[in-house]
Amino acid sequence: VTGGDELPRRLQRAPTWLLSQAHGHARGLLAEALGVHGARGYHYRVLAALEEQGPLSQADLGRRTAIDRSDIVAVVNELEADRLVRRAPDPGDRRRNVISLTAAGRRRLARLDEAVAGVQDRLLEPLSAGERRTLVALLSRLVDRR
Amino acid sequence: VTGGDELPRRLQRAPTWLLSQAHGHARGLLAEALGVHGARGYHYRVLAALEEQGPLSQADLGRRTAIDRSDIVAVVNELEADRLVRRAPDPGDRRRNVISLTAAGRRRLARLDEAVAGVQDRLLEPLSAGERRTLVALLSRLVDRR
DNA sequence: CAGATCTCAGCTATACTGAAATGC
DNA sequence: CGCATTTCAGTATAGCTGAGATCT
Repeated sequence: VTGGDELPRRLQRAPTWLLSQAHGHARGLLAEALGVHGARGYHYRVLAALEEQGPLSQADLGRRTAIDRSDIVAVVNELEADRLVRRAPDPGDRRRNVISLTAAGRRRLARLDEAVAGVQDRLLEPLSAGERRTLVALLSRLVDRR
Repeated sequence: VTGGDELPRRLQRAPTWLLSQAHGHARGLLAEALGVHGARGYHYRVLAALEEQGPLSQADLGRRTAIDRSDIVAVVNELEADRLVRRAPDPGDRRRNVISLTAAGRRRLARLDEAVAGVQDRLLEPLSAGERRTLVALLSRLVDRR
């Protein structure tokens, strides 16, 4: 037996494998599309949460974006270095920082939104509109554990 | 605004996000189930490929399992240390190692197969049998890019 | 010679843990 | 006091790159 590159049969249709492959593809598209603007997934999630919710503490940001408290620190450092967010002490609770979007952050987010929308289209390109809705509905059920 | 932990609306139904969440859940279940037997996903993939294809070179193993050539080295080291595979020089091509399953490797694989099957069931538990087939079919189309 | 193989060192993104310092 | 917040240092998995030595 010299080679070939077929996967073990056990894996071919295993849901865990399919999810891992589909996610890998999606992650690649996303990294490429966000990378054009110097961003990663964490940056997009934080900017989006700030636009939708207004200024938030780092702990709240973490809860809203499902990013760990310790990773939020690094992401906010990077966004602040690029002047996309501001970090200010909370006068009402001196343990907290209040993170808020700058005008530049809002503009960056608008461009990232377009990039992310393009990724969804390219990812779902093999499916019809109805199939896309079905997939989203089934995945939502899995994620919500109902 | 004090807190809450809802995701930004943009993300809630985005296919890339749902795939990432579903994959994260699947990966957690898999790591837990394989961890009971001291294994990770890479170990399972390599053992399964060897059982289905027979002895393979490390390069062929990598192609069959979609694992990088450099990661195969470490995985085979670990499996060999546990006496689950054997690594022997290929007499017909001295660049290659021939990796083959041991009896212990076969027994370990049987237990990992059970663990992995249990994970699929728990993962898909919120869906009916028909919905599971639909999900697998749609994900297969995404992965095969048709 | 070009090309394949194995190995090593190192890197990225995502996600998580533990602990310390500070403040409520 | 217990608890929350920020920060830092470290871990783990999956996946990848580049380079060197060896061999076809």
